[in-house]
Order: sequence, then structure tokens, then C-alpha cells
Amino acid sequence: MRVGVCSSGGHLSTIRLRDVAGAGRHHEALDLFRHALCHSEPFLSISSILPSAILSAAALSLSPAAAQLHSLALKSGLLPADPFVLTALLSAYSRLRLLPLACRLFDDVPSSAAPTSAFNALISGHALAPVSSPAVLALFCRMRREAVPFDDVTLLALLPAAPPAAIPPLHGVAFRAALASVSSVSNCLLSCYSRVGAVDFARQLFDEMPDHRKDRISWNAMISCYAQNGLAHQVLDLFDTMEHSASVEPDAVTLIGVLSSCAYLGARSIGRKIENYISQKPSFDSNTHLKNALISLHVRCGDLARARKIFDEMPHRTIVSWTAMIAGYGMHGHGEEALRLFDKMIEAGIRPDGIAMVSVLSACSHGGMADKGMWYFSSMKTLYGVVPSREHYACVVDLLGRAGQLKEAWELIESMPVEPDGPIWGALLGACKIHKNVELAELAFEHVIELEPTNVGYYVLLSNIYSDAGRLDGVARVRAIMRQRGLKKGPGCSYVDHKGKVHLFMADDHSHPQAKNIYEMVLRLEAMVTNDSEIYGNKRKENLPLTGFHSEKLAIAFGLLNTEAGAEIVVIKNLRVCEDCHQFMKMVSQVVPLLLQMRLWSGHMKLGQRFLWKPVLSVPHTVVDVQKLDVVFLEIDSLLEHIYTKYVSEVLRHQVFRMRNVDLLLYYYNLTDSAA
DNA sequence: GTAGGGTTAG
Repeated sequence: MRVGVCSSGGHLSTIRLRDVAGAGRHHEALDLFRHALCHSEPFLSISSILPSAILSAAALSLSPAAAQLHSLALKSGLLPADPFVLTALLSAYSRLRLLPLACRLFDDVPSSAAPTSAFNALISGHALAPVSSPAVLALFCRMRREAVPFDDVTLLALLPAAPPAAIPPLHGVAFRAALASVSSVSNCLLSCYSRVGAVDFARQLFDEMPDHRKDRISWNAMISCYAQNGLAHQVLDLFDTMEHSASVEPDAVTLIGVLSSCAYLGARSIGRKIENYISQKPSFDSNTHLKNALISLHVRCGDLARARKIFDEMPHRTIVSWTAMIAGYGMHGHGEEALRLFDKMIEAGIRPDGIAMVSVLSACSHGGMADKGMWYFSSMKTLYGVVPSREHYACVVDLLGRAGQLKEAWELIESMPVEPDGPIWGALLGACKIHKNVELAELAFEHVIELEPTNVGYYVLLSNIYSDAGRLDGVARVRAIMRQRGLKKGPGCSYVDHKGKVHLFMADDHSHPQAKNIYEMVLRLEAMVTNDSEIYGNKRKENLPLTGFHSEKLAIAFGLLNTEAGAEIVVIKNLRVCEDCHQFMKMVSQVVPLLLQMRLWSGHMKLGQRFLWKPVLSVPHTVVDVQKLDVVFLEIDSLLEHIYTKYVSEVLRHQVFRMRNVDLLLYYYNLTDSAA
């Protein structure tokens, strides 16, 4: 179609060009521009269409075209005086990562003539650059020195690039300029406080925003703030408030924040509810970020098959999708599958970054593939240009350490080109726990404690190493240091997601409304598993106490009391499971499926309650030949014992996991960590 | 007409 055929053609093509470029149809915009030039339309001023064309060239990464338009602007005498052309060029060079060209152009502008918009474009250009803070602040200072007025856009470009210490003063500047109450600026400030971990400030800002100024982005920013600072419960609470009281609808960004918190907490039922909601909105279907969040949700909740299905069905995968899936396999001990997927990623032409390599190395580590891991570590720089960071070193120390190569792990730390950090020495300390090396543990501990003196986990780890070695003097010494430094062991906790609510348990914690029944159930289960288990049996012989009411036991008991037969119970922990609890869970997960199939555990049991045994009703013959159980009335405890000793130990040991009646899964650190 | 805010993986 011809452009500008009528007498008002210049005007028409200006509007069309702007619309077309604004709609992202940049090729078409450039064609229109060329067309308008060639036909030298009457009344067309080039200055009105040049800015759009320049930005379209930048959007298409066409540096030569941008340079041509630059010289055209010079020839037409539009530079440096025309503020629109100047600003568009500065912005284009910024986006094309040609900052030096932008700076040179800016230098030609007489300082009194530089408009706010030009400063804004240059500041956001510097903010895009990898190392930006000093230049960005310097530009803002120059603006103020030269009395160029700044506006909300200036602050929006400046704030995200400013160093943490500059945030409060800039907040003050914004406040005095009456810009802090502009929604976009307050949202931006909120995110800045979030980024530096000042969650309380962020929340205060959020609460102080009047309702009519709180838009969807404000809610999203606050939800993301909690999510990124690990406050997953607060995310779910705020999302609940948003759904019930706010006048804004959640969008994909909201759901990404919520899903990541569900993944963090293992709040599967909320996660699935959201997944269901997403599936009903066709507009979300193509959102890659959202799919990535869903993959991560299922991975963290242990449903690798579901995660993989989403991954396989994605029309467009980013490196994030691949990394989430690879990390998922690694996390659950499927090292081979993780590496297969990594190979496929390479085949798909995606170049791994540092984070992808972390997931590969950790997959090797958790999958017991030390040699493969070392190969990836030594070749990642030459093959993919990824320079090993401290995090990679921590993975490799972990990898060597788990494989029992403690000396090699220590030597690697000694030979690192950068100073080792806490997690690296911590990985060595963890390896010393597995392989019971007290001497090296003491050395690693000294280093790690110097770097992270308040990280209680390391004290506990060393104390456990001493304890395993029977060195009670060591245990006492560590405890003394902790007391002296005022450190307390952080509470370990376990969660179970039940009907959309996260039930949190801590050791010996009676706060749950069902506490009484839960404790009874734990005792019952303990009595049951102590009979046959070697570990428990030995403990009993040695007269050692059982571990007690650890949070995972309470969580399991809660799960058993509140789910129907056939339900899956997933327990999520914040710390690594202890050996005793791990054994306990393995035993329970063998016994309980059988009991559930017999429907004896429906609802809340009472100690000593008698149950009517109706074998014909629900026991599958394939699993248990009920005729052999000549039991009619039986105290529940002895019934459990009876069934357990008679069948589980003989018949079901290898079948139980196929029944999938109840799987007790333990995630966070994968179950195989302490399994032999 | 120009500049600009919230997003996922370890």
C-alpha cells in the first residue's frame, strides 16, 4: 500500500510509522520509512519519523542501519538540537550495547541543551551495562549540578542500577521531588528494597501505598519480594489477600512468584490448583517463564514425570527450562538421565551457562559419578567458555568428598585460583561426616567457621562427627563454643501439604491441633518398626534411646492420620534427614501400605481400641493371603506387629514399593543421601 | 513524538 498519497501524507505516515513500530513490526516500520523518504512526501518532516525508525533499527539489532540514520540526522541538521532524534539515537546505541557511541554523541551536546530525556536514555543505557553503578550515579549528579530537571523515568532507570547504599538517599530525593508516590516509582523502590533484602522496608512501602495506587505490579513486586527472600509462607498469605480483597486479577507474573513458593514449601495442592487455573487460560499457555516455574514446582515436589511431561510439551524451551529439568534429575539421584538431557541440550544448540554447569556437576555428585563430574569440571571452560566459580568448586569438593577422595578434595581447595568460601569448606566438612574423618573435619571446620562464624549448621555437623567417632570430649567442646557465642541450633522442621494448607512441624512440637493423635501415632509406628529393624534393634540392645519426636516423624504421622488409603504423603524438610529418621521412614513406608490396604487406619485411632477385622472386604489376595492371618479381634498394636513380622519382612520387602499405596518420600536433600 | 517499573533455574 502506498504511503502518504493524500495531501496530509506526511502526517499520515508519521502516525502509521509510530503505530507499526509500537506494535513491534519493526521490519515494516523501516520499509515505511524508506518508502516515505524515496517518495519525498509533501509536508513530511523527517524529524517526525526518524525517531521511530531509529528505534526499530535498534530493536532489530541493525547497528549499520542505526549508523546510517545517525548520519542522515546529521546531514539534515537535526543534531544535536532535536531532542527527539537525539534521545532516540542515545537509546538505540544503548540497546545495541554501543555505549561509547552514545557517550560520544552526548559529549557533542552543549551541556545547557541536554534535555531530561537524553539523560534518561543515557542512564538506562549505563544501567543495562554489566558494571554500571558509578557511571549511573555520576550522570544523575551531573544532571542535578546542571539543574536539568529529573522525572519519574529518570528514577526508574537509576534506581535498579544504584548500589544498595544509595537506595535510601534516592528514596529521599524522590520523596522531596514528590515522585515517591507515583505508582511506578514506589513499585520500583519496593523492588530495590527487596533486592537488598530489606523486606520490612518493602512491606512498609507496600502498606503505605493507598489502595487506588496499588496496581497489579505493586502486588507482584511484593509477592516476588517475599518469594526471592525465601519467605514462602508470606507469599501464600499475600496471594490469598490479593485474591480476596484486591481489585486486581493475578497475572502470569503473580503466579510465577506463587508457584516458586509452592515449590519451596512443597505446597503441592496449591501448586496444582494454580496449574489447573493456568490450564484454563489459553493466554498463559505460551508463557515460558510460567512453564519453567511449573517444572520447578513438580521437580521440587518429587513428581519428575509430570515435570518432564511439561518440559517435553513446551514449544519453546530456554536454558532455564533445561537447567530446571537437569537439576531435577540430579536432585533425585538420576545422574545418568540428567547427563542425557544435558547432551540433548547441547544438541539443541543451547550453550550452557554457569548455572547449567552447577546442575550438571551436582547431578554427578548426587549420582555418584565422580569421574564424569571431574571431566565436566575440567572441560567446561574450554568447551563452553564457563569459568569455574566458587559454586562450581563447592560442587566438585562435594563430588570428590562423597566419593571418598577427601585428600583430592582438600588439594583442590588448596590449589584454587580464588579464595575458597564457606560452602566450599562446608562441602569438605560434610564429606568428612560421611567418611568419618575427624582430623580433616577439624581443619575444614576452622576455615569454615572463620568465614561463617554464625552458621550453626557447621557446628552441628562437627559435633555429629565427634559423636559418631565416640569423641564425647569433642561434642562437649563444640557445644561450649556455641554457648559462648550465643548460637542456638536452628529449628529443623518438616511440612506436609494437606488440602491446600501447609502443616509445619518442629521436633517435640505440640502446637498442632491434632498433636495428641499425632504423638500416639508416632509411638505406635516406632513400636512397630523397632522390632525388626537392625538399626533400631541394635539401639535397643545397646540401651540407647530412640531419636525422639523429630519433626519428620510428626509430619508422617499427621499425613497418615489425615489421608485416605491410596494417597501419597510427601514430607518436605529444611534440613538433611538424620540417619535414624531415614531408617524409620523406610520401615514405615514398607509397613503402612499394607495396613492401609486393609483399611484399618481410617480416621483417628485410639490406643487400645479394638478393630473388627473383616479380611474379605479389602485385602488384595495378590499381596497377602488373608487366610493365613487367623486374626479376628486383635489389639491394634499386636496386629501391626503380627502383620509386619509375618509378611512385610518376608513377602513384601521387594514388593512394597510397587504397590504405591502410600509412598513416603523425602525431598529437599534427596533420600539417597544417607541411604547406602 | 522521546526515555521507563514487576518474571523463572542453582
